[in-house]
Amino acid sequence: MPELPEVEITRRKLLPLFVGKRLLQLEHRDPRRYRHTERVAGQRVEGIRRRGKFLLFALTEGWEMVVHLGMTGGFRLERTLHTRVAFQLEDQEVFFHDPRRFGRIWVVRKGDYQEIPLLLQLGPEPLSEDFRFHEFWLGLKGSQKPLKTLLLEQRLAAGVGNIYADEALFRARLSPFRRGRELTEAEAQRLFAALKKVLAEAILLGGSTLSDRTYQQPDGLPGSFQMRHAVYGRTGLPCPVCGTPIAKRVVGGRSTHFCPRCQGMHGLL
DNA sequence: CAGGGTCCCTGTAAGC
DNA sequence: TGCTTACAGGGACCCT
Repeated sequence: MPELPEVEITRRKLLPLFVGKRLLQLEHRDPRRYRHTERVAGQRVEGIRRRGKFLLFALTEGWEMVVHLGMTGGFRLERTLHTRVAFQLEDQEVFFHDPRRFGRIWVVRKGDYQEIPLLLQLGPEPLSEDFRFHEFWLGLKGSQKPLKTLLLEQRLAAGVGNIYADEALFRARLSPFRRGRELTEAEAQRLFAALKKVLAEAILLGGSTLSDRTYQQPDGLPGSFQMRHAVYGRTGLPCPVCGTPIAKRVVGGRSTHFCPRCQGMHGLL
């Protein structure tokens, strides 16, 4: 699933393809999912930023194109069976591939995100200076929700999804069922540090490509962070630290992988 | 506000 | 072998 690391790798790979180029048009057949795309016609791409899992393309004349990859979205240099949008640039075409169609595109006036409420409510970027322990700690203290749920909400930190939430909790030795309010300051510090570490490492390794190869970089290369997964997708396999079989439970409607020994028995009793 | 459930989608894997 | 069902999940939305 594209989460912060995968979206960041995507952004870096897209820079040379898009920046400085004129977007002639976006060709697609789904105005419900890809909104107001006619507005890009003739605009030049000035840059690409990332906020959480969103890609923000700055266009000339005050327009901005916002792309969310959803669960299976990604850019490709070749047309595929699941090409949903063709980006026609002045010198080549780039394709948006999205088998499950959870991806979305909006073209808005720069900074006007009223159509994209999640983008407006996004928490700080976990790899930036805006990510401060004090606020993170206050956010945890103010909630009775399970840690897994809190991490997926995009409020404590932007861009964390199912894989990196599970991996960060494992590294912090915290049960996904623990409630924010219950954490000690030392535990919160562990989670804060683990999030930064796991996301930064994943970027260095090009993100996670699962066995379904859902995530690929635009040039078709896979990431390799999946080799470092300690818990995600490893149900029943031994914990790399203690050998206990990794458990899986549903938390907040998402499958959640954890080591019952290293992360405590919460939720298993 | 919190927590739970459903829906959107479709490829893949598991079960019969 | 071939068909059916379950499952995966980011996020919106609805209900209690």
